[in-house]
Amino acid sequence: MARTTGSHSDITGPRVRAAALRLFARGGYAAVSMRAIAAEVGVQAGALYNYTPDKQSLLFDLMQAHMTDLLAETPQDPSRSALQQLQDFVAFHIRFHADRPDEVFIAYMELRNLTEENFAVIERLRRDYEDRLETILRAGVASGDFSVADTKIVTLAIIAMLTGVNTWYRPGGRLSLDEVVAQYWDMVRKAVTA
Amino acid sequence: MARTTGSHSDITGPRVRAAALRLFARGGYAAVSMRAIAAEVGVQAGALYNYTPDKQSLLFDLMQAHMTDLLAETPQDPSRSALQQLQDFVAFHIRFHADRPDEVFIAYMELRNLTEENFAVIERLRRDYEDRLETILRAGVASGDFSVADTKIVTLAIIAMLTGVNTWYRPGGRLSLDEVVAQYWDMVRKAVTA
DNA sequence: GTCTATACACGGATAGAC
DNA sequence: GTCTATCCGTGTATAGAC
Repeated sequence: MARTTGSHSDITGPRVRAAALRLFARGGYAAVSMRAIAAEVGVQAGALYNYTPDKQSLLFDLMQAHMTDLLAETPQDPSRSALQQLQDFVAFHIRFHADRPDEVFIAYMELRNLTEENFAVIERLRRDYEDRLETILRAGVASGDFSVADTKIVTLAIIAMLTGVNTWYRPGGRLSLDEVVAQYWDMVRKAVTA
Repeated sequence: MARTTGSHSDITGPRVRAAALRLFARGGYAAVSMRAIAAEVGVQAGALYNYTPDKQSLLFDLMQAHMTDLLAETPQDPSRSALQQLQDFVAFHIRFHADRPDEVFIAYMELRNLTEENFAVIERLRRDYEDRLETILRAGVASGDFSVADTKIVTLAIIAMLTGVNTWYRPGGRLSLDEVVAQYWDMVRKAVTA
């Protein structure tokens, strides 16, 4: 009501980020120009700088938001058995990533295009996520449910395997997400139990 | 002897490719300029065009050579049991990829920077490699050695898991390559057997 | 085969009008 | 808040001298 005519910051801002997300995922950060992002939004290039100080911040904000969401939604319930927690983690990881293919693609492919400081922030969040899984594996080893020689390696192996789903899974494809989750859980369960 | 003075095509050519490999892996294809490649080699930018028609061919040649080597060296011995063949594949994949971190990084990260035609060639080679593994899994299922619901999914899961080694393995690190191979083989074996 | 010089397009970012 | 116009650096690729 008190809004100035022509003020669209609350609409245009999210649209800028959505356009950057789409284009970065499709063409890569370095290959996408600010002019291309502006065109996708339907404004001129100069207008973008009302919403981001520079192109780098656009990339960093997308990646940071993605990692923060990931950590916020990761299931954590120490009252459940290690096996149940691991199953929860596998199902969550696959579903969360399948829902956000663009964010996931950027989070893995554009790390090297972050400045040193921004990279350190994202890397820390990534390690925090890995630690969630390793904590589960350690609990399972302690309880005797899991037979795992090196929890760090198994952590990285499981995450790599699960994230790989994003390279081929498409909604409406041969397998439903439920079937995908079931098959990966079968592999993970067999790999970590005695 | 009959060589013209100043002719270094047999020396400079490989050096151009080596420089491109290094720089593409470090900074990304789109972010690396022909001037930067020339500087790494120690020539001027224009001289590069004696060795490659354009930047795109430089990328494509690197990726195609990598995939061709991969397929040429993949162990194939149908006389061995499915379990033995799978073990051979796991050990080969880890060692081959650990030896060529730059090539592997480019092969995975720069697919989208290939032209449509070049992408199709590389993609075909990648599928040929996947088929090698799936053939082993199918043989194991047929012989009753493996318990696998969907050989295609397991193929992709195993390759993703094994290739993930390259994101953290460094020579001289906490684990030797022998130990890495042993641990991954343990996981793969358990995941595919009953 | 390599050099210098250059054509020509496009990049990120900013200034100032509206 | 958005626009037009622009600064200035850098990009790929080529031309022609040596």
